[in-house]
Amino acid sequence: MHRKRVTSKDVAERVGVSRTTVSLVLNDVRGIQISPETRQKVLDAAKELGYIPDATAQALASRRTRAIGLVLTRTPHHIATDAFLPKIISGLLTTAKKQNIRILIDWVETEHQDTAYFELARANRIDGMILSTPRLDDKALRALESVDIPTVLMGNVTDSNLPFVDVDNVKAAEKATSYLIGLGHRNIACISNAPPEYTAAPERVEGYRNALIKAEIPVNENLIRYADFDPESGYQCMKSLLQSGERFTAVFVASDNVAIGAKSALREANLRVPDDISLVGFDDIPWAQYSDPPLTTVKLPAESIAQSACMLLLDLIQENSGNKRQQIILDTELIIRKSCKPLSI
Amino acid sequence: MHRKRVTSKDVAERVGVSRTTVSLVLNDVRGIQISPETRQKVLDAAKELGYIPDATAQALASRRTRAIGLVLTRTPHHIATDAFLPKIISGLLTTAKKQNIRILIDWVETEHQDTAYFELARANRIDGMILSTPRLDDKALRALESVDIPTVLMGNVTDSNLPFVDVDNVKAAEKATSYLIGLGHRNIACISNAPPEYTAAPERVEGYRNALIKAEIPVNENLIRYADFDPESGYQCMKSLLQSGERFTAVFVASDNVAIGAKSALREANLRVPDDISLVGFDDIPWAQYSDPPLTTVKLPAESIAQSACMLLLDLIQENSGNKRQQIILDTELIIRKSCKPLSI
DNA sequence: CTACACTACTAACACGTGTTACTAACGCGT
DNA sequence: ACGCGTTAGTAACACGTGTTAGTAGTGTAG
Repeated sequence: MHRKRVTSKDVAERVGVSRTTVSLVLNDVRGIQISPETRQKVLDAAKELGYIPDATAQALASRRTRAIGLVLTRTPHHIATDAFLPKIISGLLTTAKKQNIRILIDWVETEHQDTAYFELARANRIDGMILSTPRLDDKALRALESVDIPTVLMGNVTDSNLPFVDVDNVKAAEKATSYLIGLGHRNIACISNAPPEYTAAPERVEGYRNALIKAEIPVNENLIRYADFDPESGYQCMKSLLQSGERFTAVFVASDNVAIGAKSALREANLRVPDDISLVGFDDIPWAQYSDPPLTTVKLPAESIAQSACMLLLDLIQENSGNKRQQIILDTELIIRKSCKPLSI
Repeated sequence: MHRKRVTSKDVAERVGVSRTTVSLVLNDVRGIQISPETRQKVLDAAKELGYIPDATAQALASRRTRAIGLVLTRTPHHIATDAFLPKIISGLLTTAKKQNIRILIDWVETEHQDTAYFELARANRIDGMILSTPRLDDKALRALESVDIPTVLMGNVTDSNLPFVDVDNVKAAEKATSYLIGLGHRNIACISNAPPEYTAAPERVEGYRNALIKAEIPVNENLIRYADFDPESGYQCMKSLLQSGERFTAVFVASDNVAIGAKSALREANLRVPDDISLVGFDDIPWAQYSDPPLTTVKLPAESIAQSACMLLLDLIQENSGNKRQQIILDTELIIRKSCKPLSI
């Protein structure tokens, strides 16, 4: 019992004009002459009939889908446990909706990177894409740059000219570590957010190093661990630190999500935060302020990141703005809560 | 420097057959006769030229977009703080990808419900949609049922015949509350996950009531609160309970996300979990097991929910399976961790 | 009266695919 | 030689829109 679809032809017949006129009016094409009366009649008829243009036909004719892709380059498990994702999606949705753009979400497995990235775009499913925390091998990276698909990275990639939105990870990590140093800590461990292949991870470790060096504290490589996004990996890293026999009174964990697991390992070892160990996180996920104790952390402006990435991408799509190298670095902020304590000797 | 798009016409010319043949081969249309040699030649040429069919053209011609919508009916803020969303998305992505289906994500504001739901589908952007934790007023509900857009609800709605996937909220809540009773608690408070308009909320409260009644414990209405999805609301509810002057030794919180906030209110009041207050949650978000203490909670099978919803929707789309009333109820499981303690008199 | 600009439209093609109705060629039994 | 079924494929239309080139009709200056 399908109700017949209302097409622009129906609207045209109702008013007694051509389909072209209907299209011109509804798309508000500039520099074209349509009498005000006709224009109004078309608008009325369209509303009356409940005309909704067919998006696929529009896309086919105009070469614009009005959809962008959010492409996640992680395993399903990492997506499921990504505490940051809801914020990104929320920011993206609100920004895109204002421009009447839809969001298609997809994920690619690391093995199929080289081809998978393009299928969406080459099939004209989307006008452009946002890659979230990308990890790109050289092949995929070069392929991505050579094909002209508007692409914006969330988080940057070394040796890439692609436009991106990111924060200054080095500086942010340095700030967090310096805060711990300022409290008197000298034996400070570091658990990074992800494996070193993900650009942000080594950057944050570098910031940690810089802070130590500036304070003339020797860097102890045995106090550095690389986690793998989720709490479980944080738990493992902290356990490994505890078992190493190295001494430390504070830890900079470059991801709140990882810090959650790290803290649970501390608890298992009967170490209290902040009394025995001070903890600084990174990201400021919604649950950071409610953890026990509330987690001192570096706030990543998730909404701004998503919004900027979206706007940047839309610019790219609309203007095809040549070789104007576009990269946006956003500010971070150290949010001081209660997971750190001055070192008492 | 646009590389010219490779169309099926190019493939056809390369092989020296008609475009129809190419289409028949690539879509593997059954009951049609194509010689094995030609078939192979077409496949080879398509691969060689890197032919990727244009999704918009396919959609226009076939009336199938091969995309489904995940529609969130909440405010951006609630999306940003939804700890359950990543799991849903992850489950949906993996299930849909197997069928080569894409996922379009959108959200509707409550005010524009009646029309907004259909824009996506009426514009042929998607073949069907999944509504997540819907709250529907009568108007939107009836409109939704009358228009033939394949729709599956995640979480059910009273007085609706729409297919849905859900858990038995009443039974699950009863199980959780009974567990507390079994530990000797008699003064048990309840903080529900959401305002009563969202069906799951009153259902979970009902389960809580049932458990008390079965144990012949009088229900104290002053011990019941309705939160609003996020930790902040849980914090406020718990504060309200504490200030009410009512006595309680345990709380059933019908959402882990809300429980996070509730626990932080307890901490502020210098009450320890589980020594002073026992706590049971609901959902088993990834962070529940890492909280301090690890949270006893009712596990919602997120992946299964997403998967079932996806499969159900795809069935609906493909077969248009008449008025076969389809609803799936999945099992929950009480995960006992360390946030509860027997009541010591 | 003619040339020309301007207004208010429309006819016709393009986008790239799916699909139905049709055909040419061929083998085979009589 | 003829009829007929089968094989292997094609021509042509449909999907619903955007867009360019063009065209009647009207006013207006020379």
